[in-house]
Amino acid sequence: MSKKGNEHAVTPQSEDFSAWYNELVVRAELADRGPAKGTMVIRPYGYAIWELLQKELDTRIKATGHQNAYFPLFIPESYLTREADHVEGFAPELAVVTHAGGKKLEEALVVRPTSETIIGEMFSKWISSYRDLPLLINQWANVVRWELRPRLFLRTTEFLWHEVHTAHADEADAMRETMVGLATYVDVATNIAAMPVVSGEKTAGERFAGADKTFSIEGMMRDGRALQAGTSHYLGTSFAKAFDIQYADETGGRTLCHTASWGMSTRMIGGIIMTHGDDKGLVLPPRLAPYQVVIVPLGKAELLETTTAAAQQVAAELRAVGVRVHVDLRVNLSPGFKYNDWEMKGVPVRLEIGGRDLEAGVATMALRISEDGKLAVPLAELVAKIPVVLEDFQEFLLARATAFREEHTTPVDDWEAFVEAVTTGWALVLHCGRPECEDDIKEVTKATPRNVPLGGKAETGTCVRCGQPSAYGQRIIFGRAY
RNA sequence: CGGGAUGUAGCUCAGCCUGGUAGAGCACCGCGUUUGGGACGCGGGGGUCGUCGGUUCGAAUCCGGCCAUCCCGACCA
Repeated sequence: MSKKGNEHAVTPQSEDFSAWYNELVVRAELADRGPAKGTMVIRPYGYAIWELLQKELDTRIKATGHQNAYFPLFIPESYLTREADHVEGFAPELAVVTHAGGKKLEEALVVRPTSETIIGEMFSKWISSYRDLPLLINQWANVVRWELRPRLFLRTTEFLWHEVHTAHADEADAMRETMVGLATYVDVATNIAAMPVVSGEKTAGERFAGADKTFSIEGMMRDGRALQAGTSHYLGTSFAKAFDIQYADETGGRTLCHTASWGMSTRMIGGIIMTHGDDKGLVLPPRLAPYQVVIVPLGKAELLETTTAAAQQVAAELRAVGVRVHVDLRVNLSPGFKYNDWEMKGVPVRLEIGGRDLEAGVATMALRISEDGKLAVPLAELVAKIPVVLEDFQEFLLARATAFREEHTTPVDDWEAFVEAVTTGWALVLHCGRPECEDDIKEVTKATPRNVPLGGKAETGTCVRCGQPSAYGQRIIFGRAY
């Protein structure tokens, strides 16, 4: 019996999406705010999600030939300034160490906001011949960007990520690598996070600082806003020039490398929250759920001992087939409290085992989201059934999120419809590609170009805003973004 | 950096207007009763009231400075 307006519930999404998000992150015990502005403590439950995501990414990164390494947190300030666009883009958000060991440093050290520069410096030492290429490196690290407006997971001062940095003999190979990164993100977002994404190229105004081309995956959150969930960059030869990354080709000539980089961060967790969560709390895709199944034994005294033993038995059987299971043994809490608690934490499947269940030889199964209510499942069938239920739930979440995105994506050709479309989702439009027109649109509607979707249907015409000829030969996505 | 708000117990907040030396709910600890959708009783522990200064016999309360955090924008993964 839930008390209305009770302090247990989270603010409804429809009332205040931002409040819903902030409360959920804390209530589901994913993270806490750190004492310094913009810092985040990732709690065990949230970190477990990150570890699962990490494992999926790391496996794919290694499978495509990359090796893990680790580079320093501190970068000499002068490195950042070697690539003009790069320093211009990152200067405003750098944390700089000027004093250490009790005295002023000869040269200030920047806490890495990303590692192109220091890795570029090392690449120049490691690469001398075409035989050294391609060089494919990944690092798991923390980075610091002094953001003006932090939000847990979405934009914290310090965040965790992986960053792949590669050097290649020519543009074609570096571009191929850039696309490997993008494809990896599409795969992980879609098949692991159940987050449908649109992959495409960023417009010039939205490019990574120092990149020739930037590609992104964009997911739609349940408030209709876009989340850039991963980026992959073709960096051309600009970092190779800045850090002297050259190789001797087959004829002995000295040639600049073409480099690429791609990264995905703990922001993904924010994306998962906002893609699947509802007013009861978090909803986790099974592949990223620390606990895919939680079993709540019911009853008291001897009965509780019996149901607990049965729960442990079921748990052991499920673990044997690779299911992540947790048995809720807390004795001081009522069943109702536990149900709400696990729903807040987004556990996909809950099994209740009480006296009535055992008499009937079943467990009562409740999915985190279901129209069918609770189902009685014979104990003997659980081992066969649960993995299927989890797979179905994973697919259900992806299908549901995909349908949501499609319902909130509108091709529009006139300005009025555009303004309307970006208040609830994305607009697919023809655009002139001029940065000043992008700025104008942003000022009026807060919407920005998300990306130029790969594989978009060829289409010509005039810009939805200014009427000049469209620049991309196809429609591009505009939306409000995180 | 603009706009708004807030700092009092672990959390959410009341008390401040009208100065008299700190409260509630939840959480926590103990005991007992409970346990199929957010249990209850009794007892208990816990706060230099963000900070510095001023006014006053006396400041959580009045006045001023400072600091910090949160929310909305600009910047951004």
